[in-house]
Amino acid sequence: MGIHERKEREKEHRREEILNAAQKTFFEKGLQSATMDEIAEAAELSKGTLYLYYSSKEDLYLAVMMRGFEVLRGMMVETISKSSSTIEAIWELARTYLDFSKKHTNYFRMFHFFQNPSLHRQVSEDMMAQCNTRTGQLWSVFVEVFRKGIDEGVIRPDLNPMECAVILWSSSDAILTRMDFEHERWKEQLNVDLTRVFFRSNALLLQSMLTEKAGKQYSSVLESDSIPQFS
Amino acid sequence: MGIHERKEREKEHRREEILNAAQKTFFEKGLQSATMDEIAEAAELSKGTLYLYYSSKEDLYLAVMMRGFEVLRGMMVETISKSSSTIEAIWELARTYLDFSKKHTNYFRMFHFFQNPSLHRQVSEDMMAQCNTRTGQLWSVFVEVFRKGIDEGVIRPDLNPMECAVILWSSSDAILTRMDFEHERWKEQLNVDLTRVFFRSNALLLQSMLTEKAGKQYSSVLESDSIPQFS
DNA sequence: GTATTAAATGACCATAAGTCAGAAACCAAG
DNA sequence: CTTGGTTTCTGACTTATGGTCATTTAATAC
Repeated sequence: MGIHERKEREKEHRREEILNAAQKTFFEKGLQSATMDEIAEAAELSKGTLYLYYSSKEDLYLAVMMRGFEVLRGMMVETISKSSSTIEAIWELARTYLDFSKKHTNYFRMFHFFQNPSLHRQVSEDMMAQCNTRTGQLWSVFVEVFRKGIDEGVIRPDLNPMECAVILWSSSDAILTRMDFEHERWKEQLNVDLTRVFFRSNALLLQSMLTEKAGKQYSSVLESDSIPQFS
Repeated sequence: MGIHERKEREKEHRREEILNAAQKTFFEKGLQSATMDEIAEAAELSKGTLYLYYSSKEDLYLAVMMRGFEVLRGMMVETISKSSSTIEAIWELARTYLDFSKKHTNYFRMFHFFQNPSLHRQVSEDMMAQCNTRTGQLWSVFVEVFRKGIDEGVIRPDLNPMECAVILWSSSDAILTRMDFEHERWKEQLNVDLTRVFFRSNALLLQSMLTEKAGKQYSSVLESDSIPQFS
C-alpha cells in the first residue's frame, strides 16, 4: 500500500510549508522579533503544530539557514565550473561570497547566529550536527580548489589547503559582515570603500599564497590599483 | 556647598556598582540567560533602580563591554611602546588581540553583539554613539601604526593606512572568533591548529603589505614555517 | 460502524523585560 | 524639631512570548 508513502510525502510537504512561513517571517523580522505565533499564522497552522516538526524556534531558524548553505554551494560550484584557471577560481569564489552576501543578505546574516554558539539557547544537538555536515560540504568545495592550486604549482606548496581556505574565507567573511552593517558609515565618515577593501584584502592574501612562478604571471593583475579582473 | 558634588559622586559610584554586578552576571550567564532580576540581586538593589541608571538590559551589556575596549586599548598602547620597530609593532598588535581574546574572552565575545546590529533590540542611540566613539579610539591606535609604517617606507605607499588596519584587524578577528568557539573541533576533526592559522594569516597579509626594501629585511621572519618571532 | 492511531489545536504555564504609583530617605528652611 | 519638597528606591504589576499538553479532529484499519 502507498498510504504510508503518501503520508511521508505529506509530512515532508508540511515541513516545507512551515519552513516557507518561517523564512518569510524571519526575513522580515529577524530571529528575536519574529514570534512563533506569527510563523504559525503565516503557515496557517497552530503554534503547537510547529513544535511537532521543529523542536524549537532556534532549530527552525537554523533549518531556514541551511537553505542558504545550499544556495551558496550552488553558486560556488557554478563559479568553479566557469573559471578557466585555479587562481581565477579562487579569486572568483571570494567574489561569489560577496555576491551572495548582497543578493541573499538574509541568509548571510543567519550564518552568524550559527557560527556564534554563545547565542544558542535551544539549538538541538541534532540540528547542530546537520548544520555542521552542510558547512563541511561548503568547506570542501573551497579546500579542493586550493589543493588543486598546490598540485598545479601555482599555490605555495608549504601552505596547507585547509589553512588557505580558512584564511581567505574568514577574512572575506569578516569584511563582508562589516560591509553589511556599516557600509555607509565607513564610506561617509571615514571615506573607506569596504568593497574595495574586500578585493584589496583578497589580493594581498592571494599574492602571498602564490608560488614565485605564478606570482610573475598574476602580479600585474593582483597589484593593480583598481579591482583585479581575471576574465 | 559640596552636597551636590557628593551626590554626583555617589550616583557615579552606584552606576559602577551596577556595572560590576552586571559584569559578574553577564560573564557567568551571557546576555540571553542573565536576567535583570539576577543583576539586581547581585547589585543588592531592586530591578526598578537598574532602569534609573541604564535604559535597557542591552545598554547595560554594552556598558560592560566598553570596559573591554579600555582593557584592549591599554594592552595595545603598551604593546606599541614596547616594540622596537613599526613592523614589529604591527605584528605584536595582532598578537595582543590574540592574547586579549584568550585572557578576556568574556569581553571579546561581547564585542560581537555590538558589531552585529541585527541582534540589537533595545540599544539606545546614545549608548551606540558612546560605543562608536570608543571603537574609534581603538581604530586610531592601529591606523597610526600603519601610517607610521608608510611614512618610514616599510609599508607600501600605495596602500591606505585605514584600509590596512581594517584588513588585518578583520581577518584577525574572524580567526579568533572561530578559535574561540571551535578550536577543539578544528584541531581534532580536521587537524588544523587555528593558532597557527592566525599567525600564518597575519604573516601572509603583512608580507604583501611590505615595501620591497622591508620585504628583504623581514621575509625570513615572515616566511618561517614556525611562528614568526621579532623580539 | 467501530476501534485505533496519527495529526492538529489553542488554552495554559513559566519566564522575564520593563513600568509606575507609592514608600523611604534626604535635605533646606523656619 | 518640624514641615514640606525633592530625590532615590522599591516591588507588585503588566505585557509579551517560547514552549507544553490534555483534548479534539481526522484518517485508517478491521
